[in-house]
Formats: sequence, structure tokens, C-alpha cells
Amino acid sequence: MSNNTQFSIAVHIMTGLGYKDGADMTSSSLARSVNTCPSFVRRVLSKLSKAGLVHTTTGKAGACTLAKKASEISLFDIYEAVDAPKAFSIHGYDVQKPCPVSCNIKAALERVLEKTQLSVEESLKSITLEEVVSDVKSV
Amino acid sequence: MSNNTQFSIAVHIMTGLGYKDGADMTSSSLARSVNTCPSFVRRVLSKLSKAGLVHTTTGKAGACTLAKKASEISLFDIYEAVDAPKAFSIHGYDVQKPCPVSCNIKAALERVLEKTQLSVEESLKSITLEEVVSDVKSV
DNA sequence: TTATTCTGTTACTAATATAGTAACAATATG
DNA sequence: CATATTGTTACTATATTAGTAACAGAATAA
Repeated sequence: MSNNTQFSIAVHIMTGLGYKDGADMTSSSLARSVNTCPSFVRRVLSKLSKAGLVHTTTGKAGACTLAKKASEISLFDIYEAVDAPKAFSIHGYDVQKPCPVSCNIKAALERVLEKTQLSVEESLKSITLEEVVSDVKSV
Repeated sequence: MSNNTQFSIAVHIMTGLGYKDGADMTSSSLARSVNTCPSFVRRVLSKLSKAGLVHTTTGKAGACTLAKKASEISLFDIYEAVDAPKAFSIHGYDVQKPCPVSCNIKAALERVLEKTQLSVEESLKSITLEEVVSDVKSV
């Protein structure tokens, strides 16, 4: 498996919750859909819950539902909630003092990659969970 | 160090080559700037060379230079050359047959994330190596 | 020709990040 | 009180990435 999959797992979970709108889902049933263990799903659910995207209840009849309408949740909300990594990150090598490139490259990269990161975020903001749910239902 | 740094290392190397326009640089001098070993730099240089972005010569006086003007190289060219990972990748869990979400989520994610990937690529295409070099020089 | 010094490549090790699992306290239900 | 859930922690396994060393092939210069 490659990198950054936590985001796609979170979208999978949210789509599962949105698919049966309002129906209670447990970490076990979601884990069956994703094909992983309930514990792993709960770790993701916990983040989504803290971000106010899902509502969870503990106890015997504990379950999860979407905290908002799928049309009011963007993929950017999910992206932020799970704290997924940036599109690009800058290398962490120490600066080599006498070299002007070494001294300035990180700041230059930051300025430039900020644009790219913003374009990613704009793109994610423009896609709602509802779109993904409908797409899954339409097949 | 986090993920995706290979791209930033490649940009660092290319900026080093562009900084002293036309001057010969070796993998050793570039490695000193980045702060890593020459072997690692050569691996990246090799990819950049195959992509036609740098020109290398072997032998005793071997060295590297940019193969084009910095103004004719975009960060997207570098991104492609080093085969950096996509902005988002989709999880690789097996499909759980009876679950419609599990069966369709990957295709839905692909359709949706293609938009995001394109916006990243457009953004990288709009930034030239020359801009990064000037930024480094201007400090 | 011979020694030198580069690149290009391979093979390997170390470090890091991520996924996967198990366990259990806290909680709510019936 | 027995049960079934979340939330969290601690830990292990796996995959990815960085780092290093070694060496063949190539070009230069003595």
C-alpha cells in the first residue's frame, strides 16, 4: 500500500455512513466494508468525531452517524479532520552555511509550494461527500 | 523527515544547477549543498538526466549542467522526472463483495481525486525553475 | 598507456512512517 | 448485572524511504 491512504480510508468510512443516511453504523460494520479491523476504524472515527463530522454514542447500543448532511461536508473537511499530510513536504536536511542555495532553498520552496497546497485545498473544497455517495449509489 | 521529500531534493539540485548558470557541478558539490551523500544525489540526477532536464558527462572531468534554460523548466517537469507520488493515493484493501460501498468506492475516489491531481499539476506547471532560482538569489 | 576522477547503477542497511492488532477503561443499554 | 459499544493506549509488523558503499564504464590528462 502506498502513502496518504488515511485520507481515502476516511472518505470510505464517511461514504459508508452517508450511504445509509441516518442509519446507525458500528466500527465493526464499517471495518467489514473497508476490510480492516474495528480498532483501526475507530481511530479514524475518533478524529472525524472530534472534527464534528460524525456523531458517536458509546455504550451497548453505541453507533455512528453523520453529524451533518452529506451535502454540507466537503472532502476538505475530511482532509483536515484526519490531518492528512500536505501534497508536498520540504526536505529536512540541515543548512550548509557557506552555500546560498542551501540557505535559501527551503524558504523559496515554501513560498512556491504554498500555491500548490492551496490549489489542492480549493479542489477538495469543491467536492462534497454527497457527490461521492451518489456516485457510489449510481453504479 | 516526512514523505514526498524526493521532489524537494530534486528541486534543490536543479536550483543548484540553475544558480550558477552553465557552470559545471559534480554530484559531490551538489551533495554538499543538500547535505547528503553523492550517491544519493546521483540517483536523483540520473532520473533528471533521463527526463532530459540535465546534461551529464562521465569521465574525469565529468559534470552536470541544466539541459535547458531555467525559464523553460517547470516544477511539473521535475515532478514528473523523479516520479513523485500523487497528491492522494487510494487505499489498497480488497473489495468486500456484498458491500456496495466497498465495491464502488475506489472508482468513485479515482474520479474525484483526478480533479485534485490535475489542479496540483496545473499549479506546478505554472511555476518555473527560474522563479525559484531568482527567489534564492534575491535574498 | 596508466592513473585519476567522474557518472550510473546495484545491492545492501538503517531509519521512519504507516498499517494492523490487542487490550482495556469508560459508557450506556436492557 | 451482563453485554456491547466507543475511545484510547501500547505494541508489533510491514512498507517506504533515506543513507551508504562498492564497482563497472567513461573520459581526461600526465
